Amino acid sequence: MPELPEVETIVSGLRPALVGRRVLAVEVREPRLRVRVPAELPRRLRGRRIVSVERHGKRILMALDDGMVCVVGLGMTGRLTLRTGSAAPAPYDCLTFLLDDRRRLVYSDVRRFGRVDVACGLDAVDGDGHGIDALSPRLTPELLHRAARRRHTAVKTLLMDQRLVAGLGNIYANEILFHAGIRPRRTAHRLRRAAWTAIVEAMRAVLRMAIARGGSTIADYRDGFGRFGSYQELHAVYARAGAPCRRCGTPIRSAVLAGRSTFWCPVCQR
DNA sequence: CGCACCCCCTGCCGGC
DNA sequence: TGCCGGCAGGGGGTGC
Repeated sequence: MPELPEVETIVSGLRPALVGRRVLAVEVREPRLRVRVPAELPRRLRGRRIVSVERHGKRILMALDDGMVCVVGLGMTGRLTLRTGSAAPAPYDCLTFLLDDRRRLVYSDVRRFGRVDVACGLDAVDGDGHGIDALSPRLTPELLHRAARRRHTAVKTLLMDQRLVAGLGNIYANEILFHAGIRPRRTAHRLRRAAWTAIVEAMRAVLRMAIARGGSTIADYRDGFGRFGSYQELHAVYARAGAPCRRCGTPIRSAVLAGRSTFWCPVCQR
């Protein structure tokens, strides 16, 4: 579910409420996520103060005052929300972080594809196989062009490879390629420099606009306070198969590529 | 190396 | 109305 814009919305919303707070306790009600919640996680976090809340790609990184980092990946249906008061746990609540201001940070996840982990510092998180964040200034057309030379794969598949670019999922890969005017199936290593420039420009524009709209709510997504996003109203191609292209009116086409639903305008994208 | 295909899991929607 | 197949924003594994 959540891609970079949704995770950014969650992180920027929660950051002011979390930084400086101490974790009094962690309750694990459901450890059976995609990767089982480590048994030692509660005692690793207990008593620690949260010193920063950052995002890398689709992952949420909460740094603690002893140098450890709590890493949260939301999978398809994960939510990280702040709750006030002493309401009973909801059906899909998996973990609850009790904070020193009596509020609770709750990780809930219907499908349990998410992941909550502890790592030894931000450096360890950075160097664990995830690539450059999609909104990093270090992500340049030159870098993508060079990386693509060795990759005999579709440009959309390349963009969704978290080892190269971190943060893009199926919605935004589709949307970015529409705005760049490039068909998803184009072979990555055959794209010219100008195409990569268009992709990087579209990436920044689409992600920034989506963040400004609080992300895309298709079904499950909510931000750190339970609010919807609205960027889905501006989707040009995602889930619009057969509908008229917003730019030229041609019906949007769809196909399955690398196992993911793929959408494009046959006229606007070449 | 790339990818088709399978899995993890639950909910929802459309078709019959 | 009710059941069933297909599909969903992610990610990881296998075998061809």
